Amino acid sequence: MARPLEFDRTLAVQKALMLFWSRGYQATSLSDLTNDLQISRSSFYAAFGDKRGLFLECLDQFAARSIAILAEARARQAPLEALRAFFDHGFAMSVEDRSAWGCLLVNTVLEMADVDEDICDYARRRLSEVEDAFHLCLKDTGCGPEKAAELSSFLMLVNEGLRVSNRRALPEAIQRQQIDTTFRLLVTALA
Amino acid sequence: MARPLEFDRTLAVQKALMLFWSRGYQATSLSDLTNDLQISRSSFYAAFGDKRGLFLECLDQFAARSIAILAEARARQAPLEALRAFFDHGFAMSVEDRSAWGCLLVNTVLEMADVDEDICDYARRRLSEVEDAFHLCLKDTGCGPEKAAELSSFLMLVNEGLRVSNRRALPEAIQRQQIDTTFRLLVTALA
DNA sequence: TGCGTTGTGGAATGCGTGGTCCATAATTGC
DNA sequence: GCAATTATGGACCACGCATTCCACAACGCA
Repeated sequence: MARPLEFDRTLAVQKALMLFWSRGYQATSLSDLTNDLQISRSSFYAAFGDKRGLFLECLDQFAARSIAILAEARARQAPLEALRAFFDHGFAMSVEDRSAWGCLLVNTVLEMADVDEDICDYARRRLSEVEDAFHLCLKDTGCGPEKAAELSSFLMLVNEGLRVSNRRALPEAIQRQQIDTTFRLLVTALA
Repeated sequence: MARPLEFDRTLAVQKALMLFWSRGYQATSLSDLTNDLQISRSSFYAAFGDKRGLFLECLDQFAARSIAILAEARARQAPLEALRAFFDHGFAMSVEDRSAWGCLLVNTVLEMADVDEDICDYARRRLSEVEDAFHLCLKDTGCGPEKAAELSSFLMLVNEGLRVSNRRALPEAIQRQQIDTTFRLLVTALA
């Protein structure tokens, strides 16, 4: 009925996600976005509302993808192996494309706390959803409910730490070892 | 010989540290700083060079303080207890003044990676110094050198995770439990 | 072909930023 | 009190930012 969009919206969101993931919210300017997405300013505002809106959309996307990765692993493997696969995945990906961006949700919580409470809370909530996925997975191992709660909290702690290590650009061997250590200890805690 | 400074430099650095710690580098504007330090713009530039220079000075200060906290605990206690005291300290402080700011070095690494490589590397190096302090402490427990290396890396991982949990404003009980879990597992790893 | 509708490019806007500059104030040594 | 020196307040600057706006381009439908 009228002129059609000249770009793929979901692809554009993915590109924006990469930018925000790499540089964070504040350091990603509108020019960065419009250049990278190959979109004019007006199209940008027509499609996404504003920078903040697009960012929240990216947070959603990132959280959903994280949970999906764990779910897919769980469909194929035992709970502990699935969790391990989740950690390995984040690490392997960062090696593949030589990017050490950690976790967008963790990055955002640290960057936006005391800067923009709304954005920060949004990221916090998404992070809790991921933690819930850990919790469900651990309950499947058959350990007691309060043990599952304790260890999922611990696992999220480690996840956060790993994402920081990743952004610290620590040698691959060290990061790998940290995952090994964690799961070795986790197994003893479950026994 | 001339007009004297009207403010306490080291006190000003401390105030600036608090601001940067709370809001991060980018979100702390020069106006924020001059307001909070009660200093005019010219005095600011005369005393600190520029915003970036003051920030690096704050990173130094923060790292030095962290290492000092561990050293003081070590002077009074056995290595494992000292490490535990270090973790408890960071947590207790955040409860006292109701601020959940995590660790300035961790915050900075996440905020400035892919934004300002120099600042980021500076923070990374300071973080490594803290990790070295962990390492020395663990060697004192009498475990083998490669085990000390593995566990200090793991301990830094947990430290990073805790600082993120802190910024996530997780309930105190959860944070406390995370520390408990960590040290319970650490003891089994050392045995 | 022409009309209605919707997307697009680019100029324009107002604001906050980090940083500079200079006239003036405060101090010490003479 | 006077000269030399250093700190201070505040105006000032250029720039980059997110956002808005409008004339125009591209399409569907008749």
